[in-house]
Amino acid sequence: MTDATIRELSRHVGETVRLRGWVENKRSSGKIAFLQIRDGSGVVQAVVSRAEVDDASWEAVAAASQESTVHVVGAVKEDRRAPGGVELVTESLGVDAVSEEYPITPKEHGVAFLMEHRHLWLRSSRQRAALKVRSEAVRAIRDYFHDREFVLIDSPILTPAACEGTSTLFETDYFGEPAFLSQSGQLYLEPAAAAFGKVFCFGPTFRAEKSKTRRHLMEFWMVEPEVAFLEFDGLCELAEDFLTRVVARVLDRCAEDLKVLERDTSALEKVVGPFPRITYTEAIEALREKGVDIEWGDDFGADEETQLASLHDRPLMITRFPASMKAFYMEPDAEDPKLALGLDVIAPEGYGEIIGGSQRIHDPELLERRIREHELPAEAFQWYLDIRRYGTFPHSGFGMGLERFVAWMSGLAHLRETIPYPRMLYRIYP
RNA sequence: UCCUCGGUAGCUCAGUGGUAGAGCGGUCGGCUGUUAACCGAUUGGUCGGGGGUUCGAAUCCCUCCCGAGGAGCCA
Repeated sequence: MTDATIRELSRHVGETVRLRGWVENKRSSGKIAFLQIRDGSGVVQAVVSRAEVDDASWEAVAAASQESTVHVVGAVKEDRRAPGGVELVTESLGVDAVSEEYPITPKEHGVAFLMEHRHLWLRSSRQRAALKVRSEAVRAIRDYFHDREFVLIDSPILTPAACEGTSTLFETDYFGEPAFLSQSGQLYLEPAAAAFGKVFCFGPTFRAEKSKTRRHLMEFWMVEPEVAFLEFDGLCELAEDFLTRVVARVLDRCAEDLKVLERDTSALEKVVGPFPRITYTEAIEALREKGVDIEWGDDFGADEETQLASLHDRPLMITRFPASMKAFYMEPDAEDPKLALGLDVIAPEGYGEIIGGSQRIHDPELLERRIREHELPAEAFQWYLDIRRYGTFPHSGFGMGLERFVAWMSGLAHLRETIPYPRMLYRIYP
């Protein structure tokens, strides 16, 4: 008896195989029954005819409630009517574990209910597809950097102080000292750039902001490359090349999942370079021409962001922001010191900012001054200043939020479906 | 934190001052090609909690709790 997975069933046509899995759904017409079996690799229909199985198997059909664990032995048969092209003509069937009444029925459910049952919701086809897109996106991102000789530098999750000091941090106790969950690996990555040249980190980050929107999670994953001797134009090129290739890879490897998600992939196929690039100042002008009430120096709201992005079918790169609205470590524009060499990449179709990056200040005195101006605790940043004291070098990097990227790829409106167990404002169960 | 909407059966919802309902699910029965199968029967309720108005409250008022959507902030 050959054990098989559903994904590879088409290679076993004509053979008798054994499957183990769960009953997704069941339909019965008295003397014939149809069981949709899921084994993790796919879903296949097992056909059970009363006349062709023994009594025990026929009783098992009756006992096999939704999500019961079963094993089926049957002949793999091509059938045009079956999704996937094959079905299993059952020879024998056994229930390994009867499922209690399963909460998630084939009908519609509300978000609150589904989130309460996230551990079970993961079994649903759309959730499986979205999380497979996530899995493949992670792989594509890692491959992208490894293929280009970036070194993975895991930044710490427990940190002694705010990296940027602006957002709220989750505080915890570190043997009597306050410690904080990291909200960015960047500051720890910059020193590593002097050791390895090209580095990246990819891990969870934590923001205690009380954000309650579809674009925010308290715990999310961020990939952050940092490159020595990379200046601002090079940073923009890196971001563009990175996005282009990772999008293409997901399109290539997740075709089935994107189909399940009903994603219009033609929109993603347009994601090729060069991306449109405008400066912050040009963006403000464009918005004002459209009648938006916004002044130079204002930050873009979600609406403005979407308006700007909707002018293009590719990711929009916005550059050179007023230094006052950006982080303390951003290198000033040599041509206009009021501006910072920052880069935001806005995804099309309203998915918002997916990348934020900048060239970093490498002059020790300027960096020290900025730390004072931002009223940051100088003691806490001595190690960060060391990078400028001991052989300073221009360098740049960016961060991309994995969940926003996956939401964009998958066409999902809400980040909560792009991560297995979302941590949201006032929701940490399950 | 603010604004808006919501909480009625296991789930999705209808019921807006006068006997708590439907569909799905569950259970029982029927059906040999079903595709959210179908058909019949049946099961199922502290109407989010507390207080108030009223002869009478799921319905009106107050309050608290919980959820959803959005804003701000950001990835």
